[in-house]
Amino acid sequence: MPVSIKDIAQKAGVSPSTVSRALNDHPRISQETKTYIQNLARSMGYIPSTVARNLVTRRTATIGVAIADLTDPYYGRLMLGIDDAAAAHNYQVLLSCFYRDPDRELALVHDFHKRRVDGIIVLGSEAESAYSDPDQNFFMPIVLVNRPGYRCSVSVDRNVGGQMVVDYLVSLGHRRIAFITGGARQRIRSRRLAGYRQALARHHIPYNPDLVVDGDGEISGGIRAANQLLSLSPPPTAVFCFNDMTAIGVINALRRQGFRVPDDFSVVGFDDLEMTAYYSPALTTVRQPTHEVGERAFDMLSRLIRHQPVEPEMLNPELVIRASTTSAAQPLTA
Amino acid sequence: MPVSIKDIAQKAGVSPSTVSRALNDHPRISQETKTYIQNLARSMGYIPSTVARNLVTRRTATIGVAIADLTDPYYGRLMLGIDDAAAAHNYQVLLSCFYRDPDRELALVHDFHKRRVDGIIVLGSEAESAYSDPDQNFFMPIVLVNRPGYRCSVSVDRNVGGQMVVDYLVSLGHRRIAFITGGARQRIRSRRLAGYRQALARHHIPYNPDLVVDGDGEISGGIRAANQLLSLSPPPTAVFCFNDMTAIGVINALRRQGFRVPDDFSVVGFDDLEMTAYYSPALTTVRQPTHEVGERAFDMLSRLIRHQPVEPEMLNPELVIRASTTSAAQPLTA
DNA sequence: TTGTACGCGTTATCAA
DNA sequence: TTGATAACGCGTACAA
Repeated sequence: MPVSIKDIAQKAGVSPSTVSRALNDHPRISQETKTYIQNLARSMGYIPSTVARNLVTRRTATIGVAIADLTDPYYGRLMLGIDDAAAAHNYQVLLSCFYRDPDRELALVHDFHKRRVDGIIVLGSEAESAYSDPDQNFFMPIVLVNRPGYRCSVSVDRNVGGQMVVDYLVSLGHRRIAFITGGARQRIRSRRLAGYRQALARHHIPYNPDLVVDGDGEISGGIRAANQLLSLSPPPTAVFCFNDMTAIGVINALRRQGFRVPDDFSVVGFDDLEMTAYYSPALTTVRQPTHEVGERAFDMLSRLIRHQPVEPEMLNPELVIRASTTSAAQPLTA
Repeated sequence: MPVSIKDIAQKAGVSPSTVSRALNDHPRISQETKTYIQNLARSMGYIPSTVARNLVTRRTATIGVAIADLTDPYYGRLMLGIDDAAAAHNYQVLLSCFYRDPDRELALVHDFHKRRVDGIIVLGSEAESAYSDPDQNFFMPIVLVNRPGYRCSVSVDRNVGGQMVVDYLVSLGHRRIAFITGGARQRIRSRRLAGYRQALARHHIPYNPDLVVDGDGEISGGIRAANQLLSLSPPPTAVFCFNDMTAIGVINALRRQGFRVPDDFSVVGFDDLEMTAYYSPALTTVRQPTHEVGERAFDMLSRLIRHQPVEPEMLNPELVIRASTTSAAQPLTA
């Protein structure tokens, strides 16, 4: 049973409110009693109860962050940005993971509501549409990351990222460029895929649905997808992957079949995970300003909490050319 | 302003306690009013306040997890185990990261206290000794992961892991085996290092301090350490790394100097990150029962919360032999 | 089966 | 500068 403000008051022979004032550096209190109470509190091992405090102040100085996947380092880096910004504003962060499951995501957001956090950030939402649904009774600010359709969102322009990749591969002479998605569910809303298609159109390369196959954002999905692409005749000469993990799966599958990267196939990832720069071959990929996205997401949420107006934000990615891509081989029929 | 139990009571023409009972499936209440109230609550968009509830029940059904580094996938996998077990017991998890900083770690644990969580798990503690210090006023159960010196801990036996690695390398004919630590701070308490030394002694190989250099648990540290080892004459023939990230840095540094792995140097990691199985060469490493460690940590905490006795637990790691290790080259003087 | 009254630990308002 | 008193939203013993 922790010691409370009353215990201290009793021992000090003052009223609980005096103790409260002393502990909160209240202006109207004598320096003498203030330091006395503070020392007494420390010696008694007093630890204030945020739960009681939150009840009466009606705010928690806490934001909830719902994260799609904890094992993906990409989200870890996003968290860093959020956490830095939050710490700078004296906010605490409540982190939970919903394992890419939309039901668990909404359950989590609901739990944040019950906890009365001051606001919520969702990373990698699988239930985007729910946040615009008035029936859901979301009565607190919510910012989504990388869901540009939502009005309070901070995103990286993956459409542009997709275009950059295709432009680059085309400039290397590739025309049969495959795309591996992050899963059947993502496929519909995929900005990367949209960018891929737009760039193809710009280069007058017809869109071939056979070249678009589903992965799952993980290594295993990349392996499956690569094998599927290899069964095509003719197979692609370049593969644009949903993310770096997928790309690693792809490269492994290709190698296992005796192919070389980039000699036989060019492979491009997305995210620029630290590790993939040290992969062999070092991965050509798309870097996102991950830390900045996190910071901006917090800043937007902070404005929302203070009832200030916000607008959706969109940051630009950057192509990082390394060793997993090279010029397309001359066609045999040439 | 969220709707409260009183609002519902007023609208329903009953007392607040009746509403409370209806919402909590209390036994003594008529089925009729119960469903009536429940529907009314839903239609009014009622979201119970856990903060108020926690205040009166004096428990939060929440555990705090302090994690050393969010970008390290190893900790992500530990979290999975904890989260699974916690969910199965209807506990919520509060996650926060202390960035390997002991001060931030203790600040975080202190904050958990203020939040009145029911218990705490620390992953990768940097302030182990504080938890045995009576002055710190830790009045709630705390479980440490991988800190076998603490009485409430769940650990993988890294000493045995270190011995397994050395035994294996010696069996391949290596005798100049380097060890790269996870940082100067870790070095003192490193179980891996202790195991490394014990195994060397068993094989009558004298301990050479020059062969033990500091990394930082990240890729960059591995690169620095490898360069340091290359400056030795003669250099080692095998390198045992604190973790897989370090090993990747080492392999890259060696390659950059024109060496081949495993032909010129054998390299062993630790952790068995998913990605390193797909690295080139596939990494020989030590697998830990990560998910089980997480589950057991929660179970131990759960017993602690219920005032049941606990004992420190120690799980065994497993050597995973892949392609980054091979027989030692014959000495030139042979 | 339901209502009344109180308490959880804290802050805020008003008097003194 | 300090002390009563009320309130935050909810659970519960007791009474009705």
